Amino acid sequence: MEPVKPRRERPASRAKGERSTRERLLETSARLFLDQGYHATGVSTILAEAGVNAGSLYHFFPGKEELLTGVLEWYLDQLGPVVMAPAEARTRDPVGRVFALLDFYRAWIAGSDFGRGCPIGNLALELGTAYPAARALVERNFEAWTDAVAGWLEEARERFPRGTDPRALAVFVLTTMEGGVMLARARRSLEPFDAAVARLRDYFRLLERAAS
Amino acid sequence: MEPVKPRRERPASRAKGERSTRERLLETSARLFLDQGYHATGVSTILAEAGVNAGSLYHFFPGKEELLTGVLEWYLDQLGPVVMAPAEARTRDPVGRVFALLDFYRAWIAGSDFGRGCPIGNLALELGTAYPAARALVERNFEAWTDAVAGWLEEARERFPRGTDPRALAVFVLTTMEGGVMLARARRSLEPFDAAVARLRDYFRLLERAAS
Amino acid sequence: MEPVKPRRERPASRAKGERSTRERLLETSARLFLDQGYHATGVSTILAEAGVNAGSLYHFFPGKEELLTGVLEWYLDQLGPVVMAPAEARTRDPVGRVFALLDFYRAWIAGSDFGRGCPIGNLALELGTAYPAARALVERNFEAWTDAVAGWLEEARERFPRGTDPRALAVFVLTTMEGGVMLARARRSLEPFDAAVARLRDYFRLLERAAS
Amino acid sequence: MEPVKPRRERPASRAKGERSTRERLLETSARLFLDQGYHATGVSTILAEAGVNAGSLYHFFPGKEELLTGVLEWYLDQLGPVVMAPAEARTRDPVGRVFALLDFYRAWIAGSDFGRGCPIGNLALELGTAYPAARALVERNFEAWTDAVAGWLEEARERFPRGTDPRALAVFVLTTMEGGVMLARARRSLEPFDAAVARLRDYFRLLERAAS
DNA sequence: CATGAATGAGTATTCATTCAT
DNA sequence: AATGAATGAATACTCATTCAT
Repeated sequence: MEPVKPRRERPASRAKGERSTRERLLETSARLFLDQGYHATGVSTILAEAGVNAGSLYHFFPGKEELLTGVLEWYLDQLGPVVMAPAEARTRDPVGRVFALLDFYRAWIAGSDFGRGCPIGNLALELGTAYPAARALVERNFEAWTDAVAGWLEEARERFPRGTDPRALAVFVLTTMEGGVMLARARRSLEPFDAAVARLRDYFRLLERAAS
Repeated sequence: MEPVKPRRERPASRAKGERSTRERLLETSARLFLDQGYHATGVSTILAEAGVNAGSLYHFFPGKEELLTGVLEWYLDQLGPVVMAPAEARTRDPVGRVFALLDFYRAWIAGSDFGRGCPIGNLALELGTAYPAARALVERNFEAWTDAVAGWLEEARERFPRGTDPRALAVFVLTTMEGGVMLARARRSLEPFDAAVARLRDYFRLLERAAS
Repeated sequence: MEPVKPRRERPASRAKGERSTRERLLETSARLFLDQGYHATGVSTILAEAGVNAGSLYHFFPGKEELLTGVLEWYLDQLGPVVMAPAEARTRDPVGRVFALLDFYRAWIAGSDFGRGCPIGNLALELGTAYPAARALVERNFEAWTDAVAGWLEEARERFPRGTDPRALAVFVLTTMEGGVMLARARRSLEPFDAAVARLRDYFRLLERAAS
Repeated sequence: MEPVKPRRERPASRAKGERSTRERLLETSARLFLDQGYHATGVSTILAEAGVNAGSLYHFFPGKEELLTGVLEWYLDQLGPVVMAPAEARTRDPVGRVFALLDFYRAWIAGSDFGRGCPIGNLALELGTAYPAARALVERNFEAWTDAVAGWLEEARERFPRGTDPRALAVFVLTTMEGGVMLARARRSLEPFDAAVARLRDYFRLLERAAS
């Protein structure tokens, strides 16, 4: 029997905490795309901020567009552990989780002085239908988000009026979040986000009352 | 309150139907910014599609950024006559007007095979806080939109539970519209838009029932 | 009646002898492509040697490839006045003209210390079939060359054996010239060129003898 | 005369039919240089098509230029066995061998849909005098070619008029071949090649007649 | 010998803007 | 106002080569 190769993740020697070139490129791109948008971010800026030189980028990615899709894939991977898990950890109550999730986004926009919005929403609007591969990944991110929330609402099914569709409700939560984040960023204020979320909470309250 | 500047129609002699150079620049810019975004649209493309040459653009506008603010001012001018007026013409019922307005956006996105979103929302997300003049105009567009809808809801005040804030409700309508348009564009489908609007309609129904 | 516009060739003010930007680009490109080949010539070198800056090149030409086709068109224009006319001026004898033409190429390669070959032949071999537009122009240059020589030989028809095809003979003159120029450049010597031309001259002598 | 270096077949253990890394690099380079030219061929393309990685290339060759000279040496090695031998095998008649050789080139260009020319001629024109080492090898290839043909014609000496120089005649055969291949490639047709070869054959016929 | 990441100067081209006419 | 050439920094990307493992 052949001895199993130790299967190291690429490079043999990297100090603990250091990030590989590829990872640094993705993280830096993600941050810059979020701050400035895709088109406003020059490859040379990514290179400078990641401390990578031009040739290396193209060793790992065919071009800027694949950096974009790489970032969107990375967001998809992070959605569960980074976005949904904390909301699930906060409470067992399905509806509580929905508003914990919205709280996560509230903290996110507040924490950057309104400089950033929803990474997916930003790219969704900036790129439109012009980059099919990116659009497909945007769609998958939205799907995964909706699936997770719909899953929670499914559990709370009997608390809503008969015939209430948990998935449609999840979509409504998503539109509220995206619209709220957009307005908060434009107005540089949490007020519109809070107003929208409060109305959504009111809706859930009325739904639960109507069910009983 | 600022006095409205008496917008003069520039040159005296122009054949009926012809558009001035300035107007052609604004219209073309508006279309291209909507289709592709601000950064993805090159000045040379605007020039070519408007049939204007470089020197002329800079005669009318100091630079590309003023083209952007010009477009946003133009949207602000159009909001009343082009967006709100049709909804008001459709029905006298305030809540009916809200959903007529949402119908207007539904038709707008359907009519372009999902190629375009909300012009203001797109620019809001793409530009973030990087262009203060533009951001201020985005904000004024959102304000004017919210004001108009809040005005309608004010009229219907007694149909909602005591203490319901018409402006907060208007913000909620706006977040639903923006979120719905975003998802429709990303998914290339009216389904998420329709789902969100249906939930909003349900909320209004529950509100009206709760009021009585 | 409208007064006829003076139809100036582009720019109003240019000192006598000065060349337009477009002309400078074509001349510089022609020279560099001849010295180094198409691929070995960088756009930045053309720019520097022509004293033109990047933007201006792309104002006149869509790209490097159109610079190439521009050069080939320019050669086609020059073929009559610069290449054929001197040979025709030298003698009225058709066969004499053929060898006057070959003498022109002899002087051309000798005059550059073997640094340059036939501009068309060089590009023909370097580009092969990869650039269809350029290849078509190479072909037209060869056609025009062959036509001119065939025209001369036509006049001398009765000096050759019955059935001798003047065009095939012209092609043979061209292959001899191109092959001779190639060998002269590779060997850095006129010897192979002279040897080939001497054999060709011998062939013509034998043809004329065989006719009588 | 230089002693021939005893070219060792490098490593002892290689499965029959497998090619060494070095051989794969040379073959791939030869093919790509022929198809696209030297400058248009990127080292990374050679690497990819040969299935070799960057470090290995530079283990065998100091740089791209030595790949070029390696290819030209390889052509020189092949000239006898691959190019001349078949013509010699076809017939014992010296003049017959000349036209058998030209037939070999005819088949060569026809067999590639005019995509390739004479490997040596292509490089001769593309590189000019810029790469001394390569130019010297181009020259040696042409010399060897001419020597071989001159050797045949030497044997047929008494069939030509007294004083006919076999070497000059061999050069003429070479210019006809190179010119013919060039025109065939440019015109994407065998017609000019055939026309030139037919004239050359006619010349040989007249020479032989004049001798008797 | 092989691997593949790293290097950074170089490529062709586009950008928004300015200028002289 | 209009024209279109000029400007030159910036764009995304490729090049041949080197290096550590």
